[in-house]
Amino acid sequence: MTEKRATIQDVANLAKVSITTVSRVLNKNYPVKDATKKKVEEAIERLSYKPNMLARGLIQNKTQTIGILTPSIENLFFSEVIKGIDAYIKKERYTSFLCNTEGKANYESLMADNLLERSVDGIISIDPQTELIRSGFYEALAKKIPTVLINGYNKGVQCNFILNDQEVGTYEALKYLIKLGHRTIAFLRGKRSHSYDIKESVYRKFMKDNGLEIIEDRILVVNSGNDLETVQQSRELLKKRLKKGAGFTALFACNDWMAVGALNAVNRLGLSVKNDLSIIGFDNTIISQISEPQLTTVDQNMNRLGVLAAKRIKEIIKEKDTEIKKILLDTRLVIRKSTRELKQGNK
Amino acid sequence: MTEKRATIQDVANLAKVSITTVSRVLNKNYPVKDATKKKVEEAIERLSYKPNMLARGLIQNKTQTIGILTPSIENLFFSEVIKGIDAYIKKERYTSFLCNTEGKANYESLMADNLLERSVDGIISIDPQTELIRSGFYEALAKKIPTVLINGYNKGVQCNFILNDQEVGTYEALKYLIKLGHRTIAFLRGKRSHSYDIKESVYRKFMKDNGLEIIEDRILVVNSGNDLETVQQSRELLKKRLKKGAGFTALFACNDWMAVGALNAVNRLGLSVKNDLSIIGFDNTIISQISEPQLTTVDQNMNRLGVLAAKRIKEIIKEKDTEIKKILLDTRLVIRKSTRELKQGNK
DNA sequence: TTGTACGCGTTATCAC
DNA sequence: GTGATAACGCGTACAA
Repeated sequence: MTEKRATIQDVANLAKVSITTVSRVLNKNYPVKDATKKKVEEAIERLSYKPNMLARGLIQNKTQTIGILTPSIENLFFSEVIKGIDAYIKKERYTSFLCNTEGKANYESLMADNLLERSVDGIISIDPQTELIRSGFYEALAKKIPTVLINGYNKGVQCNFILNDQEVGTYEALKYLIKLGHRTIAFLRGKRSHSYDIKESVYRKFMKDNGLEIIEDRILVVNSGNDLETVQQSRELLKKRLKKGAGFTALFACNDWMAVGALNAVNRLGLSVKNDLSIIGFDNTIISQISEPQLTTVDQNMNRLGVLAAKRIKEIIKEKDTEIKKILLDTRLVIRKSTRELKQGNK
Repeated sequence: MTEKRATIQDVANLAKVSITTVSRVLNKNYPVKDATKKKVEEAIERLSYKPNMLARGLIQNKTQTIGILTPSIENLFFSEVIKGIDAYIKKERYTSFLCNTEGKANYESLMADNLLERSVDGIISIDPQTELIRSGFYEALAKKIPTVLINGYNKGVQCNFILNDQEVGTYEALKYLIKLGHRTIAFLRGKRSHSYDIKESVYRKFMKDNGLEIIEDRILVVNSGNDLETVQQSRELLKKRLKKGAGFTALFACNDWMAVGALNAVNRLGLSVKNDLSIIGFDNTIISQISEPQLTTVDQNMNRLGVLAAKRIKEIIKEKDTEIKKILLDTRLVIRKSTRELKQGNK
């Protein structure tokens, strides 16, 4: 049922000119007499002609398309990054292939191949899987196509990165807890992610540097990372701990989901942030602002992360051979209501 | 720096066969002798050859690509729909162009054109703008390319739709509030969306049918629709109302964001769901499960909405000329903790 | 079973 | 200013 699409030839015929002329009118790259130009434009209008980007891409070897690999689409952290990418490339008249890797390495590499087949001009990978980086997959990919990685394992890796300074972010958050008088600080993380590992190592170092005892029992681990299950698991875990007397007065959670889960545990047990447990999250996603009380958290400026990645890939595409850069972004502690000064008498 | 990509010709040369043979090995659509097949596969491997989908798409006039138009990417409602679409088309070896229209009609039509230029095989539009449907834009689009619309204005519109039965969903929710003994029910909506209009008309009819007075002052309106601002506005609006004595014991909110905002107002004023205000949301997004107390809400099965849309567009692509269908999906009332039986004595 | 040659819809190159 | 024609990389009718 779908009508056949007009081609440049149809336009040329109708306007009684050559396809070359039509092409020139379209691309405005060579002078065309005003009269003929008008004829062509009328023909384009009448046929509602749209250029075929496949044909154009084939000969120009560029498609005005960026591929994005993301571990999740429902995670508010990632969608904010994607929005940042989107905003920038839209301005530059690019369109994006968004691929949800579900955080699985095999999907991630498969989809990168798929993007290559589709001749995207560049690939941005958000939180790429550590094993793919370690195995050299991304270094190889970057040889074939402009590639920018956002966060993820990057020690000694020869790739373009846009990174959050999670070390500093974690450090500042912990320092704030100390400043509030807390000495017994628990740490809540998910099982598997480079970012959790970073944060845990900062936590350990921080405790040691401040002469605080590291008690393994206060390093809490939940299964998943960024979804409802995380919230539930965190809630149940904290409920169990709080019931039997937590043994700590503050909690650093590796992301807002975990922090919200902990907060829910406090609420459900009839306890309070004020008297019982200060909680600090990470990411400053929207859920940190809709929880009650609102979460103190570490802002990662995800939107800017996306914008910079897009900007960087544009540079690489344009200048072809540029050196490898790692761009580090500051984080910012956002103080809200889930952290309170430790009262004397609390242990 | 990026190395040149191998073509089918390179493979043919290396394997000392014609490109036709290579093509046959790739597509497995004609018999090839095992020996030559092996030679070809080795060559493919050695050159790490990847077919160029642009060239393939050009000649076959299909790209294994679906375009998705969505009003937002950070909205958990839409991302769940997209996940559903994604899951289905992934199985069918399609890839998707995801376009964020930001809920603006001009972006929406521009991006639809963009997708056409890129020769996608079909377009799925989530919550399309009413004005574009009314103006005939989508009916025209559907003539050019397989198109499926998810939700949105559809009265007498000749397009393929996958729809939630929001009328029934709203009706069931209101009925439940009545069953709990509530007689004074307020209605909270956003300014502009077809779905709010539907719900409001059901609300009015329901009140009338049940002999309850419709008091215009109990129809509350916030500006935006699906973000943090919505939560904040809803919270402030409800705080104002609750302070001066609401005049209603239950609230139907058009989506979970608004409901959470209302819930926060109740919490901040030191009131409770139990004694002061029952709240019912809509959508059953993840935030309805992380709020405290958890929200009673109407589940729309967004994932299934996406899957069905993808399934339908696959059908249309395959069978070319099929009749127009509107598929209506049931909703389901999810009873949680934000709705309570009205106590005697409350007005 | 395999190969030759044409066509898909563009842009680039060269000639006029 | 304008037009003919090659080229992009692939699939396929036709020939062998």
